[in-house]
Amino acid sequence: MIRLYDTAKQEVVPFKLRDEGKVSIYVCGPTVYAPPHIGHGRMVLVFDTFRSYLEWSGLEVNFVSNITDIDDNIIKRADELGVSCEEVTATSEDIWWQAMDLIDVARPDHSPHATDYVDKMVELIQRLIEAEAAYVTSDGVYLSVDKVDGYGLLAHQSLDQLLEGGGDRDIVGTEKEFTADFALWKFPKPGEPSWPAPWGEGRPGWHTECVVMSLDLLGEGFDLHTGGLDLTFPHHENERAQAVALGHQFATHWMHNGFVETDGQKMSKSLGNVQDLVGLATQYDPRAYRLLILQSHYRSPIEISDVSMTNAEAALTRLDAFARRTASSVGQPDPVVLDEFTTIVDNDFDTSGGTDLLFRQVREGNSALDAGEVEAAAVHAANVRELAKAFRLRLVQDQGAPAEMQALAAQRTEARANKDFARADEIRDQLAAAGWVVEDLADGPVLRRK
RNA sequence: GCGCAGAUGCCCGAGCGGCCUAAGGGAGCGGCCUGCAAAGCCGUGAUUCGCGGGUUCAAAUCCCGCUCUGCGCUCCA
Repeated sequence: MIRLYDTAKQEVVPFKLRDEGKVSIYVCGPTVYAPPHIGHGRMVLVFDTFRSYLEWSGLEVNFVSNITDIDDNIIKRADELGVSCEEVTATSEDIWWQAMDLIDVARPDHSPHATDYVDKMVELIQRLIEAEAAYVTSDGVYLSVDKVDGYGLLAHQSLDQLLEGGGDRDIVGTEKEFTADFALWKFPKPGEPSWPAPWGEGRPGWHTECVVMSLDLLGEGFDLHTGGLDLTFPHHENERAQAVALGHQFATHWMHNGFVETDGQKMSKSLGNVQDLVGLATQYDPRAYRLLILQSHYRSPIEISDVSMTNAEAALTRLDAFARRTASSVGQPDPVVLDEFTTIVDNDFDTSGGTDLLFRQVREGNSALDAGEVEAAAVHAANVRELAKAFRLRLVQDQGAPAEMQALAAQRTEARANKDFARADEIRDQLAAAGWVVEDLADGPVLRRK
């Protein structure tokens, strides 16, 4: 029985599913106007590993994550670059998927584009107007939040508290009936993209996109709505507000991942410490970020630095070394260990506890091998493979050393057999200079990258 | 100002009333293995969990206050 922390309830509760054996998940995807940063990276990795775990547990997962391809930021970016919005979104989306491939994030079952859903958004807004939950002003259409039952469910603040606010926001939409009302539809300035609508051409507001796409693809009362912690309010609150205003049931559970920090500081554009995801995944083993995320809890803040990434890479080396050492072993995982794993991870997706168990299996497997207990080692090896698979963490056995390096390694083995250690060490230095380390395993040498 | 998180060894990071003299990973140190290494194994490392009070037979874990950090308060993963 999986239990998850629910942002709305503020406690860990059983993960109740609408349909037995099936999970419907909506993850708020990127607005495609800039390359993904490491914060996006954490978000997608958290939910990719979660999805993988659910599937591994035998559940059928319907995983939807949108692409927001119409938004103020896109318009602004297109203006800055002097190109069309389409050009900005096409290029950015391309980079997005490349980055996903690089960090080995599985494609969603559906990745709807906001621009493909404008008709349905117009319909929703029309119904909101008819229900008198929304109204038209000279610059757009707004939702009356005070007509929504339980507004503030996710913010955990009353409307009054929200309004007092301390931020440096501008209060736009001076014709708003109530300060907290938010835009469903924005009338365009000259040159801005727009779609026809009964109350005037324009473009949808961000919050309307996600509510329409999630309900359309997953249906009422879908299981889980997720995203980064900062989307809790206003984005998710406002999505829910629209659904509830029309009497729809929205997501049953809310799950949000914690933030990424560098040097104990928020990553932000103004501080100039925004780190590019592709850059990070290129500079380090792309799997290192996944492992680092698995070793911490998804709701905790994590520190991304050269130290933490290098640390994760070293841990990965250990896992790979074990995979290499047990490459030829054949065995079945121990059901007791798998049970233990499930019990741990089912508890609010405790991946840290799960990786803990994984590493303990590695150590026990290595010990068994050292003691010559081949069968016991094979079980541990199978456990390790299974646990890594649950988190979609790929272990690398063969790093594909080029033929000439392999030949050198073979020569070294020969030299050692002849007790020509000077020659053997010379070859080892040669390999090292070329970036390869030799590991002398039971059935011969294996090369790995330094 | 209001709300929500967090502060744990040299570093990262679990634990959330008794099994904690606090997991796991990394780094260090000592040993075993090895021709020497690499890989691996064993040992070592916080008597202590931001600070100050309190509750309890028992607190890193609960309560109150304080300090610091992050997030939100209508752009944000």
